[in-house]
Amino acid sequence: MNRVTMADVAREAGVSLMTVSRVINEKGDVSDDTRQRVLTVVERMDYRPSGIARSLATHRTGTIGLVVPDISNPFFADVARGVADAAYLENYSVFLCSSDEEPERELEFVASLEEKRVDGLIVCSSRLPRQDLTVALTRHTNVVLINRRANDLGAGAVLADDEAGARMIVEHFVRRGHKNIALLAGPSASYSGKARLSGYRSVLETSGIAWQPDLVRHCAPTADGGAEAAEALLTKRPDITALFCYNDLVAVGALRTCTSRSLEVPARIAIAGFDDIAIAALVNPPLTTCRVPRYDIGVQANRLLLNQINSEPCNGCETILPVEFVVRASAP
Amino acid sequence: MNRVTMADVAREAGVSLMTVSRVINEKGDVSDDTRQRVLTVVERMDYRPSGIARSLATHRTGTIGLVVPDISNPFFADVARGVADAAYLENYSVFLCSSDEEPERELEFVASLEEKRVDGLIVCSSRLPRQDLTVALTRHTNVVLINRRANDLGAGAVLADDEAGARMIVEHFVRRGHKNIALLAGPSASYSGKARLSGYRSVLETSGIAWQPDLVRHCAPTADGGAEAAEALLTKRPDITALFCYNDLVAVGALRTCTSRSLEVPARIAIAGFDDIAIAALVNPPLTTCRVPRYDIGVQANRLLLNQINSEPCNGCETILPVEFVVRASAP
DNA sequence: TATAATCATGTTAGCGCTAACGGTAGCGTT
DNA sequence: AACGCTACCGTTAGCGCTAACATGATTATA
Repeated sequence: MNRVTMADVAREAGVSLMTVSRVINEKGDVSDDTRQRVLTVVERMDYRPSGIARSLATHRTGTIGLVVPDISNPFFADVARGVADAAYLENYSVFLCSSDEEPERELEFVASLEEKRVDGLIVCSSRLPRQDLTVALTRHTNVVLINRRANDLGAGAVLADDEAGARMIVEHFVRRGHKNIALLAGPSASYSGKARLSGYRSVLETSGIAWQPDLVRHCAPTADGGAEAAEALLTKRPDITALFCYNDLVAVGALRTCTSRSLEVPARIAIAGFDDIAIAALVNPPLTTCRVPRYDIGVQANRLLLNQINSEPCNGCETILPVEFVVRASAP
Repeated sequence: MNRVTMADVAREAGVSLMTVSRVINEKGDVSDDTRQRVLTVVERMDYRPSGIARSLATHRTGTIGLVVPDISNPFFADVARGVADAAYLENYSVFLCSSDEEPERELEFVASLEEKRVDGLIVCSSRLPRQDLTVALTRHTNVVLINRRANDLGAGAVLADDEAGARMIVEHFVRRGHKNIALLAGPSASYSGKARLSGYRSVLETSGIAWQPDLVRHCAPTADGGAEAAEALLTKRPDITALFCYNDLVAVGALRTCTSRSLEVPARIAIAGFDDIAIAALVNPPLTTCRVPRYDIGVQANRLLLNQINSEPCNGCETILPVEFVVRASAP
């Protein structure tokens, strides 16, 4: 595999290395005449510059890292598409890191991305404890977090307005006369989980409904996690009439549990999810939920990151994207 | 951002560059004593080797490219997870390229990945015409195609047994007494589409059912594509009693059309999908379909690719993965 | 007409690492 | 004592490119 190098092109075109470099990068003055000559040779020899060598010389790689818990989860797949599309438009390449929800693997990815010398890093719904995150991230100059606050560490952040979304849903339940409103709260380490819990509590409070700890249960953010948790919840508190789920997958699981227990939805128990992934509209009954602009989250995260890379300000700046309440048959 | 380099470590540890290199790469003889000394300095100075510089010297990057039509499509998301997980285990990083079904973008990705000097390339369900594909791929030494035959170009290939799957589904229809069996065939350029069409035709033939061209319609591989095509199909041929859809998304679209036309599924018309993505079991009625081992496809593709990279043989070799027929309520 | 300001190119010195080879000391072998 | 072998470590020469400066030729400016 004897690749054509810039030196080959230079020799063939009878010019110096720098002239070829200038033509390739469209940077600096080159006469139309020479440019044409060089380009012809480039074409004829099928020359492709080595990004590796360029990166070594320029200290830029034109790559970013994207760390997600699970790329096969439709939520993160959509975010990834947003990031990938936006990166493509700016001629950046994206390293995909799917951590399988394992914090340890997340750490390894962050380290590996450092060796790859990515220009920046987008970390989605990090499962890492704050301490580890900080250590990991101080090694990268440009970082954007998704679904997690930046606070002290000078990273950017893109968030959905989880608390507002949770409030809309629980308010809807209250308006319909529900009193025993339960919450399947997702992973306890999840930032969104906390925000949604907080929205849930705040509505109960302002509505004068007492806070009952055994109406809240954490669970894995999957259909199976939701099914199990709903089972446990409903066994302990059969008087529940409304169930707010951490996300649509959890809600799908809860739905399954209700079906197997012959609890009619929504007649006997109303169910709401979160995110409005494609599945939400397709299950039976279709899910009342809160639409999170996943693709936009990805796009915005990329935008924030590229701003950082081009050293436009933004230290610890946040972008909070609005969510949209969607009523369907599972909680009319 | 003045990074610590290997030279810094060497100076600090009082050894030569090569000794540090040997320690870092665990390659060559170094006394336990020196190794410890170097490692201590590495630790203290927080040294991270530059993959870029290493790549320039070794002509290997430890990266592969993954080109998919749309990462937010659950099929490709699962494949991507398989690739990513397998790559992780072998310490490879993955460039994610989501081409948005645009052949032109696919070409740009292939070119860009060449500049990035990836060690290999996995191209999933390429939308490129054969000619372009060949040109694009001859520039890469190591290539694996997913859902597309390799034939002449010396690339590896991983395929699901689409034709067998299609046969199982159509045979099921025939067994249930259906005569007017329609096919929503997906994109006409799709390899899987052709294979499924071929399975469909072969069963009709052996069952003595006449081939009727107006029972077959191509469509976009999405729910919307399926809904539209089903609408057109059913308008023209209201006598259809069974509908075999290119994939589950298309089937979901067809289901929607049937609902809006008050055609009961499966009583009035039976519907089957393909792939068995998560949605398939969750829609109403749940879809009869054919399970494609998406994650495994990704894993196998990665395995084939790494074999190529390590120059173990395999020129034009294929891996065909079996599929599994799944009966659910949409076509009992 | 001398001077500066452009333009168009070339030269030099790396970027941070490793392959390939070279050297040295210490040991055993005959 | 001479030789070879092995373990250990260093030196050299790049990998393919660009930043920064240098050069010469041309043109504008006073």
